[in-house]
Amino acid sequence: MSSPQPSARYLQVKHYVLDQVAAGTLRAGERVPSENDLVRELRVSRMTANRALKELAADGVLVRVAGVGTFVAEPRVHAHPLEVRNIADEIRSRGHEYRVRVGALASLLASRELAERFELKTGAPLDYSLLTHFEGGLPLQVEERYVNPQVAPGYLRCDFTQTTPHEFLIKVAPLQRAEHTVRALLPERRIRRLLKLEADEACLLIMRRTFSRGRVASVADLYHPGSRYELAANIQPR
Amino acid sequence: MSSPQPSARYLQVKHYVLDQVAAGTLRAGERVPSENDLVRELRVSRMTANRALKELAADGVLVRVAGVGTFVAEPRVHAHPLEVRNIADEIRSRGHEYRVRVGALASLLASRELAERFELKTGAPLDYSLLTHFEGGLPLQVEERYVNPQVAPGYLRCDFTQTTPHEFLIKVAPLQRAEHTVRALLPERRIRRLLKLEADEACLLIMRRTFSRGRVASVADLYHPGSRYELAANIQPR
DNA sequence: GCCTCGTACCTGTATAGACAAGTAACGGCC
DNA sequence: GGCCGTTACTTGTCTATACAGGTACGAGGC
Repeated sequence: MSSPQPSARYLQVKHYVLDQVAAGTLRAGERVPSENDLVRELRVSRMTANRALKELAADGVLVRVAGVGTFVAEPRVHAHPLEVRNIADEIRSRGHEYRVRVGALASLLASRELAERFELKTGAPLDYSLLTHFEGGLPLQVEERYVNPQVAPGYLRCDFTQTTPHEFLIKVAPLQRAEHTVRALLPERRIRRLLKLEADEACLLIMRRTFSRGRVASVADLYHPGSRYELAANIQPR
Repeated sequence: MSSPQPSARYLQVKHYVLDQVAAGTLRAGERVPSENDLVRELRVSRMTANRALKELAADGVLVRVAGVGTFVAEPRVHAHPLEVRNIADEIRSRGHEYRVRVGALASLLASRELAERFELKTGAPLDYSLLTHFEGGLPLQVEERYVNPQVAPGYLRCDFTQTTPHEFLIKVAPLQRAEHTVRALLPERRIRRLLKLEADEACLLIMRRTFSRGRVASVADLYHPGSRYELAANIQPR
């Protein structure tokens, strides 16, 4: 973990295979030496060869089929993950001052559209919050959130100047799953004013649903000024 | 892999730990039973306990420190990956017809801005392509791409009706790294017309840089209609 | 009080050996 | 020809054992 053991022979095995893939000796779809081949060729135990191949398979470099063999994976540079981070962490990690303004707190009854997103019946009670997150004086995110009080009770009693809604939720309701969607749009006037946007400025919307105990715990719409916010990621395939 | 062996005792170990985390018996930061504890409690070999804990650590549920112990990770629901996929695959996987129109192919000299993105000198030669990708008749992506011919030669001779630029590049130049940025904006008129957008329709822009042999191989701006395109991801923490 | 050393414990890694289960190919039987 | 079982090979998993290197902590010396 922190300090790799001197030998690390499974790394030798990984490199042995990776080098052949990189050099083109082994091409996509072709069969990789079996664990027993590697035992003979590199004088390692089978468990070590197994670990090396298993890790390469987990990384997506190889594909293993029980009873058949191990193969070079088709190059899938297709799926590139982008990270959606906690806004307070993100601002602070840039060394800027973070501030939040509570715009509204309320409990309300689900409209048809909200009920659909929550997979509940229309009219079900929901908690509601509207927060604006500031980076050094400028609004960077408007967070409009709805919470199912049946799943995460006590939401409205939370002090949002101390705890972000997201932090509160993962404390109260064990998070099972999250669902994200990213869109670009011209925001309605209400959002535009909260984000201090020009009339012709686009807005990056991240819609997040979190699930707890099989039910939708919360639905959040995160609006960001298109001119000041972007999602970024660096990916190293392999 | 495809069919788990009947026993799968390392799964018992994983569940043994996960259940305690889910139940709150083990909280964030607390120490989980050591490998030797699990050997005694569950009557498995240490290698099996090791595998279980190692996998949970790889999933981000636990944190392991050599010589100290294994601990429940702080709930980091902060980093949520979103996937950027190959547009042709994406359209076909939805069962729709994919079509591409080549708008322009050219070689040109780098402007100051382009040179910056390529980390080259102004005036360096670049290959250029402008493609529009259609999903069943409607434009879904305008792909404006610049390629460094020094890194990936022969780009302009590629038949883009058969191969996407991305596919060509990973064939010609081994991909080392990719860098993505997502923005929302109101597009200039040229892009708006290619995407058949209304004047007040926002646009989701994915900027991608790919690196090969330590140099920028290609820079791509992928424009999508805000009304018809979104990025999505489902994440299961644990 | 402070430093040092020894000890106990923890994880990281490697090995050899074993059985289970899936797959493919070959050969024999009908 | 078509079907079926044997056989060889593959990965998946488990066990027992071993050594290395890191950390924490207490005992003892200064």
